[in-house]
Amino acid sequence: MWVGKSRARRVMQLPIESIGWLGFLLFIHELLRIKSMTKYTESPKPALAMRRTTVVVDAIKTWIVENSLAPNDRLPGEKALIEHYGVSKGTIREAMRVLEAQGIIQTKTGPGGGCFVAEQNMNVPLEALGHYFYFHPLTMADVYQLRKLLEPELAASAIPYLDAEDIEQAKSIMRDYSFPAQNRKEWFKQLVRSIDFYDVYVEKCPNVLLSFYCRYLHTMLKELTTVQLQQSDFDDHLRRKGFDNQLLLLEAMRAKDVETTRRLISTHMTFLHQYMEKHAATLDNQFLQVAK
Amino acid sequence: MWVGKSRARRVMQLPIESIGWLGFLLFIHELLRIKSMTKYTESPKPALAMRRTTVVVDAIKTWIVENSLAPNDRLPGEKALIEHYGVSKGTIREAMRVLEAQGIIQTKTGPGGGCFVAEQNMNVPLEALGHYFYFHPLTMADVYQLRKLLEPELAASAIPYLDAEDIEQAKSIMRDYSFPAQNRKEWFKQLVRSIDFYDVYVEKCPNVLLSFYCRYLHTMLKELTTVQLQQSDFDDHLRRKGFDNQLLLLEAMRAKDVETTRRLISTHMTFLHQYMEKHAATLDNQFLQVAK
DNA sequence: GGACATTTGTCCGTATGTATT
DNA sequence: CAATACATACGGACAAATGTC
Repeated sequence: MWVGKSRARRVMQLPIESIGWLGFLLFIHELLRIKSMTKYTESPKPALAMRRTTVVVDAIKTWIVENSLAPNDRLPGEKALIEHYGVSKGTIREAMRVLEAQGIIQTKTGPGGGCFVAEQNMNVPLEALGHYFYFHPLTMADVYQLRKLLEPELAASAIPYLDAEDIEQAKSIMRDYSFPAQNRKEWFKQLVRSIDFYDVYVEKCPNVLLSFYCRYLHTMLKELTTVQLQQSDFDDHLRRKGFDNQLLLLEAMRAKDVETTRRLISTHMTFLHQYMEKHAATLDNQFLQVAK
Repeated sequence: MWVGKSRARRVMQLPIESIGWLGFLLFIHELLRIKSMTKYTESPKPALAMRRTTVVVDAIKTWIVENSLAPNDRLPGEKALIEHYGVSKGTIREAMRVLEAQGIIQTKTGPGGGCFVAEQNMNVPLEALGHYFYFHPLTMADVYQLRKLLEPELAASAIPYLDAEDIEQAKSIMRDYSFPAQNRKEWFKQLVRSIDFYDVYVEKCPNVLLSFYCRYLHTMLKELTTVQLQQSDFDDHLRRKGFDNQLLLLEAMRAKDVETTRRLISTHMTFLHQYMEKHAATLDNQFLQVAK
């Protein structure tokens, strides 16, 4: 389908390299099609204007699907895209920024550079949710209503896939809050750090969607939590209780004891929720910025 | 903070309109800051290059937060942004496309047009998830593992907020599959339509995150489901069972009977899951295109 | 409905930055 | 270090959309 005389090296599958007659006709046809789609979509409603940029974005996405490109596969360069779609450089560049913002492609400069299907990670979709929920602020109660439901299921699902290394990694994280904090700053840092514990087995859960849903909860809690410590001395109750619970949890998970795992997490989530409510913990109204 | 002599009409809150000395100095400072940030971020690691577009995007997002702009508030026009950030038109336009792809702004042409904080709806974040999960394909089992957990909670949470109108709307949807289908196409259309039923009370659930999570499940099922109907005659079992269950459900919800509601949904989700597995229903690997 | 003004959308030519060879 | 092949950035001309008079 791609007909520009691209000289892309590795992965570009150009079915037709020298295109000849028919190719040229198809090229013209495609070109006219895009030019015309510029004006109106085939939507039943009042026919919304469609930008060239949008048309190109959709076309490239379709192309990725049809050729089932995988991460790190290379797309044609700007030059080739310009020729193929018959649009200007600016339009192509805008389209690239959109695809990049959607987490579909990445660009690299220099020779051998260009556009590649993006290495997929959760950062982009996590931030996307962050953008939406900035305008629909969530409460701790909302987050914990979901944690109570999802965390036990997550842990239970992950159990069969946990190995000794995971347990070790979790323990290594726990070391960062294995001692009482000396000041508020450290106290808060420990609180945030203790959430990383749950991310260890997020990676191991076979249900990617469940993983993602939980991960978003964790990300919000880590990035947006604010605690008003009214009493001048922060207490050590939360840390100890969390630490002890996680120890028991690790034991249960290592023993592949699904029921105990579920129960431990479930009760701890309830405890955490109550603690957060009691200490008036809230979620900041900020755009979510996922730490790399 | 915004210093360009914008003539935006309504909502633009320009703290300083005629800026004077200090304003000018701050302006120069901001300008130089951006130009320099172009090269490297302050990241501890090998110092990744940061595009101007990215810098502008972040700056505008920060600005939106600091001035707590709300949907439909107007942003400065291209001209003003170009002057303020000291970058070219192309850069600004790329930034706009990114912000638009993130669902934060919308643009309109013509007089009174410009950039506005976007009217928030779930389409953008839903599609964002779609982009990610295109590369991490989900199974029916994944989706139903979550439906079993979330749908009962969703319905239970929504009960206090349901009114007669909602019940009526749900019933109106049910009319579309109140009769046996005549052919496969209609059978499938009814199946898809029956999911809209659950979207009625998605709107009413006070936990926006729970709503969103469920909504994504529904969207995937509606847009991506493929059913292999091996037997030449499709059966009416699924439709009847679903229809009857939804009738009972409406009754329980109207009666504010939380326990019955939970039980009805829970068992029906289990049934649906088994039915889908039995009929080898799968999720297409396509980019999710949310119907407007 | 027609002329006009305003604002985004598209295009192009050129120059610069960056990484590979 | 030079040449090369890419993306990135700039600025200004023109087109298209849309509200107002």
